[in-house]
Amino acid sequence: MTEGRPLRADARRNRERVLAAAREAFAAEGISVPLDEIARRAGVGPGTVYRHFPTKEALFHAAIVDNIERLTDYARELATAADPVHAFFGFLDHWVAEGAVKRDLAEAIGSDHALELSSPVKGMLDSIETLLHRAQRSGGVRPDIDLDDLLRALKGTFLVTHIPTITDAQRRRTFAIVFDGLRVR
Amino acid sequence: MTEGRPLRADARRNRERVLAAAREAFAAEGISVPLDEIARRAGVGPGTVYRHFPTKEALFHAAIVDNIERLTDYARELATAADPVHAFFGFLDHWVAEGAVKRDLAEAIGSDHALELSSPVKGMLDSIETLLHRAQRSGGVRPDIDLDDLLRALKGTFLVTHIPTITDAQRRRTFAIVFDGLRVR
Amino acid sequence: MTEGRPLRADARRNRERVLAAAREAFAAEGISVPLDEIARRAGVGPGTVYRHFPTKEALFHAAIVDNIERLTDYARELATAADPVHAFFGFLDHWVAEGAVKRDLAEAIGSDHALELSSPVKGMLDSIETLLHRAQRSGGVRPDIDLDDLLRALKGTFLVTHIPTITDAQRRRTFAIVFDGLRVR
Amino acid sequence: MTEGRPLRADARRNRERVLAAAREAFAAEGISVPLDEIARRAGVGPGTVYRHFPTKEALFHAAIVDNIERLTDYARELATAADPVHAFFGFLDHWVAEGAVKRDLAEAIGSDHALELSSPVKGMLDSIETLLHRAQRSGGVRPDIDLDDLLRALKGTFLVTHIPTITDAQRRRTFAIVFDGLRVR
DNA sequence: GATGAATGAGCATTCATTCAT
DNA sequence: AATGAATGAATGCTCATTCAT
Repeated sequence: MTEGRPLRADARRNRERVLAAAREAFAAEGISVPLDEIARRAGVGPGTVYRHFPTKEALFHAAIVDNIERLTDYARELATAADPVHAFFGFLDHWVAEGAVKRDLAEAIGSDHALELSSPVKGMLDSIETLLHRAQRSGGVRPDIDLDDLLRALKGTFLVTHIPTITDAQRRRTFAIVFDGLRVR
Repeated sequence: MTEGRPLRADARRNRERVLAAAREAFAAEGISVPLDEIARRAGVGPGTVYRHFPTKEALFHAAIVDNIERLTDYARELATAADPVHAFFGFLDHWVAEGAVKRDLAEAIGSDHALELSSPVKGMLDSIETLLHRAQRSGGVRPDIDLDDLLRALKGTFLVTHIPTITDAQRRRTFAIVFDGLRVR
Repeated sequence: MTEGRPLRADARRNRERVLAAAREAFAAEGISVPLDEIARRAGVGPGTVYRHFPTKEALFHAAIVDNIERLTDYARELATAADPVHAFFGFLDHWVAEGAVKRDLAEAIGSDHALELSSPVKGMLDSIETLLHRAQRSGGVRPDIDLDDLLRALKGTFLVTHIPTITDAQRRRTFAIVFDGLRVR
Repeated sequence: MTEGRPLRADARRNRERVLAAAREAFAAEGISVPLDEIARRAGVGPGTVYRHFPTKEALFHAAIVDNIERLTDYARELATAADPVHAFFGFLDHWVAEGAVKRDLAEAIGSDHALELSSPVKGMLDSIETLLHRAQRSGGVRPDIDLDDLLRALKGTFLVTHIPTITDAQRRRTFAIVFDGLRVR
């Protein structure tokens, strides 16, 4: 008992184990992983998963929210950078390099799910939009696209670059096509 | 038995009907369409589908290959066009506009399946590669990418642009990013 | 009523086995019997049940529709009887005696389910209403109640008289209270 | 165990809170209310419920018995009333109007459970039986029924009149059928 | 060859009950 | 004594695949 946390020690441990299993499973296979499989990997019963997360979608959300928040923080740091174009592409590079290029995040952004409207995702999208608009106003990014278009293009590239056999060079080249396509000509 | 018609013709007609139904269903809803639904649309029993295709995946591939052959024909026509860059982007426009922008093809290309190594696919890839190389040699398309990179980028864009709520303008803008990203700067 | 095209022999046999198992189970325990249990008793897989009946509620409906139709036939016969009061109570006696005093039928009538609106049930309710109205107009049945009130009172009595330990005399006395309560004083 | 020893003050308080929550919940929704929900409403953990009541059914019975005792008190008051028929129907009116017309009591009386044999229930049945017998002897209530018949008829009416959509007028009319059926003709 | 009936593992989710804290 | 976390068997329903007709 080192802390006076509201969650009991064993509960927190299980919650973390479930989240870890969910993160790994969702990152590798997307939201289609059976919840029972996640429970099994976490070494708990399915009921325990539901004790911590009311629906499978809520678990999915929780599994990626950390990643999203870290990305949002980074986007906010860059929002006041001197060079908006450099900041915009810096964020994209970060996103790709950071390891966030997972099936889970790809499936989360731009989907029709309620997830998109959740506060953390909304926060991330807002900060990305800021970066996009600044870069567009400075003339470095094509002005004919909006946030949705950007997310769609990125999501597609995330999806296709998340296969086990891909090399770093291939991933880099695939993103290069999209990134260059975002610049003004 | 009582007719003079050879059974072979019956079988082939059924095979074609199954393929047609599969093409339509997969194009509209992706690989998740129940096989029973395809059988129903084809006017045959599910057992008949299995007579011609050992698994659902095999049917999916067969449905794709058919599409691929038509694309290959078009690519071959363009392979000798006067303007290689115009031919290359003309093929892509065709692919996108013609109706090949379907969930099925998007789900098939660039996957890990044996599909890619099949003879028809090899044929299509060869002819697309020809178009790509000619366009690259003529200086209109970026030289740092290979066929795989091109397919990956297209596949991602196909995937994200095949949702029911998307508008034509959104689809056009999303592909514009990728197409412009393919050009030399 | 054409049921559609004739089922294959094995299919019809299984359909009957499922229906028989469903009738028995629903009659004894009401609609809460697990569908898998009915499948097990019928010696088939749950998928087979769903092949014949799209939902559990549809199976429930099918299981009691025979009973309902026989009751409706009887009610229609009595609709033109010389003595409306005798006809009305004759129908109720028949209902009770016939063996229709089962949990299933009790749960079916007067519930909020879509079942009530189904054609066979609607037919039965219509013919019962006819008997009720005629008996009321002839002065033998209390005029202050409508079909719903009648069904409610009957349903309650059905429910409480469907326990294994009840004797015929007890069942008769319980219904006597309700039946006498239906008469004008 | 030490049956006679009083519970600790906090234990008894918890027991009462659980009972109060159970009474309210069972009355509103019947025995299907999740035990966790009752614990939550009582402000205790589910484990605490199990400390006081070995099973959910035992809790249900305990909640009922409490109600029953209050009814018994009222029945005893009426046992010496001047007009036995008025007393009998006065008790029934009380039962119906007082709020005892709840799912819980309806589900409990006349069931096969050990509940009926418990001392408090025996007490209530005795006092109701007294009211019934006195009313029968005075000639106002039909002599051909016994206590069980009365309880069964009431239980059925309770069950069918405890649905959310029912109106007061409908409930009144349904009970009127049974009450009038109890009178001598 | 064709049919379509049957299979049964699998899915997300609930909840009475147990037990470690 | 109390807590509340964990359990896991169930539930209604789907669908790729097999197999009797």
